[in-house]
Amino acid sequence: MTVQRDHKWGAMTNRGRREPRGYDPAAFEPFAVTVDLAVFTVRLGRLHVLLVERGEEPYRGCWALPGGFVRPRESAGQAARRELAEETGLLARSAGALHLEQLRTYSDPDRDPRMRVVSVAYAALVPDLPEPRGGGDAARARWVEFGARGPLAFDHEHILADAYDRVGAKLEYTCLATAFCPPEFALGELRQVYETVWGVALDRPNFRRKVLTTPGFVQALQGPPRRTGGRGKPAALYRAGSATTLHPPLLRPEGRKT
Amino acid sequence: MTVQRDHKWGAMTNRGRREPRGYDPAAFEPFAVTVDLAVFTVRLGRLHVLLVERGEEPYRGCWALPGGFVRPRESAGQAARRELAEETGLLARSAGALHLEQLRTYSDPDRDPRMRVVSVAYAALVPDLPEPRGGGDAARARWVEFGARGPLAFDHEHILADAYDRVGAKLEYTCLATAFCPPEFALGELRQVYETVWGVALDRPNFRRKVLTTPGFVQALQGPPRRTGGRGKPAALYRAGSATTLHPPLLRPEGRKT
DNA sequence: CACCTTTATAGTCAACTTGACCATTAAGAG
DNA sequence: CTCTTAATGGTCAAGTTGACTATAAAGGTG
Repeated sequence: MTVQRDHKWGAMTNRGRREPRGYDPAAFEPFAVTVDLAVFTVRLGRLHVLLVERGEEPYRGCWALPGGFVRPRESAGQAARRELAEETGLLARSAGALHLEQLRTYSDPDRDPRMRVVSVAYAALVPDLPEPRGGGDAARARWVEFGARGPLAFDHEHILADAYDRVGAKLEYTCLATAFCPPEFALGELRQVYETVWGVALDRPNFRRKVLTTPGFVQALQGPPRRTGGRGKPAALYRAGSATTLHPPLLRPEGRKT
Repeated sequence: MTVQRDHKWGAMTNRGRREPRGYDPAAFEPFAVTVDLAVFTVRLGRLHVLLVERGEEPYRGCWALPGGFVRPRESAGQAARRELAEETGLLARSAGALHLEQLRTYSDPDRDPRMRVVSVAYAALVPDLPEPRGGGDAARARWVEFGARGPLAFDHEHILADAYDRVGAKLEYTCLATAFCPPEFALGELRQVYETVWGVALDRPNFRRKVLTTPGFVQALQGPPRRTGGRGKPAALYRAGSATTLHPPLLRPEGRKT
C-alpha cells in the first residue's frame, strides 16, 4: 500500500509546519486497529462482564476483554458484532438486535507492548444468557462477576472502568436498561438492572411510577402475569417501548444535590 | 514492522473460527489513523465551526474539518491538541486548558476514496476567538457559521452533525457551556450559549435561578460588574465553577414531555 | 432633557416531579 | 395456617420548573 502524500493535510504542508513536509509513508508507522468489547449482563442480581482467557503471550493466562482485528473491508462496528458473535456463539441469532455502543478509542502508543495498536472500544448490554460456548480449548470465555474480576490484560481494566461509568450514566437518561432484560420482562427485573449497575436500592413504587409515566419506556403486555423468581405476587409483563431517551431522566439517588 | 501472530486472539485461533488461522500480516491491510476536529464557538449569537479549505485532491477547494495524522509516538488526544494548536495558532497559549472531548471513531472502509483511514473525531469548545492565523496560503482556515456551511469533504458532514448533537446533549447535564465563555463572563453570555446551540429562547430569570442554585456551576466574582454589549443594566461577572455535571440537568425546553 | 429600548435581577405562583411512606394483594416456604 | 417476599395502589410534603410580573440600570434618540 502506498500512502499518498497530502491526505487531508496537503495544504498544510505549504504553511511551514514543524512536521515533515509532505506525507512520507515511512514517517508514519502503520497502525493496527482492533475492537475491544465490554459486554455486560445482569445475573442473579449481580453485574457480570464477558471475559476471555488469553492463551498466548503477552499476558498469557490473563483475562481480557473479547475483541479482535478490524478486517480490511469492514467497519469497526461490523468487526465488533462479528467478534461478539464468534466469541459467545450465543448471540448469533440476536447479534443484529443487541445494544452495541461505541465507547471511545484508546490510542496510547504504549498500550500494546509489541506494536502500535489503536483499539475502538464498544460496550454491549445483553440479557442473562447461558455460558458462552467453547471454553474446552485453550481459550476460555466466561461471565465474570464485575466486582470479583482480577487484573486484566493490556489497558482493558481501564476500558472496562470507562465502560462501566458510561453504562451507569446512560441508564439515567436513556432507556438502555431494557437492553439488559429479555424481550418480555417484569418491572422488578428492570428495577434490578438499575439497582445492580448503580449499586443502590430503589424504592419499588416510585420506580414503577417513574417507568410507567414515562411515555414509550415500556409497553404493557396482554397475557397473564408470570412469577419472576417464584416468590411474591406475580408481576405483569412488559416489552421495551419505542422511546430511546428519558425526559426527564431517572437520576441516581446519589446524584441528587451535592 | 512485523505484525505478530495472535495479537489478543491467538487463543481463539484454536477454536475453529471462520477467519484465517493465525494472524497473517498480509491479510490485514495497515490502517492510517487520523484525528478530525469539530471546533465550535459562539460569535455574535451564532454558532460557528472552524473549517479549513483543502488545497489538494480529492475534494480540492472543499471545506473540511481540521485534523491530521496521528504520529507514531503520540496518542490520538495528543494529535488532536497538536493539530488544533497548529491549525489555529490562536490556541497555542490555551491549548492545554480548552475543552477537548473524544466524540467517536469513524471507520467506514470507504470513507476515504484513496486508502483505509480510521479517524478519531474530537469535539472542542472555545470562547469567541479572533480569526485563525494563516489563510494567506493554499490552506485557509476560518470560522464558518454552522447553519451556513456548504458541503464538507469526506464524511465530515456526518462527523460535524454528530458533534453538534453531542454538544447539544452535553449542555443539558454538564457544565460544558462555560467552555464557550471567556474566563470571566456574565450570565447573559452563558445563557446565550444555550440559546445559540439549542436554537431556542430561554426565560432569563428562570435560567439565572437554575444556574445560581446549582452548586459549583458558576462562581461569583468580586469586582464591579461590566456591560456585556453596552446596552442594558450591567451584569455581575462569574467564573466557571468546580462542578462538571449538572444534577438535576438543565433540560431543553423541547425535551420536556413528549 | 424626557422617554424608549434593552438587559439584569428579584420575586410570585401554580403545575409537575420526586422521595418517603403506608396499605393491600398474591404468590411460595415452612 | 402463618411468615416472608414481591407487586401494586395510594398519599403527602418537599423540591423543581415554567410562566409571568415588577424593578433597576444602562445606552440611544429626539
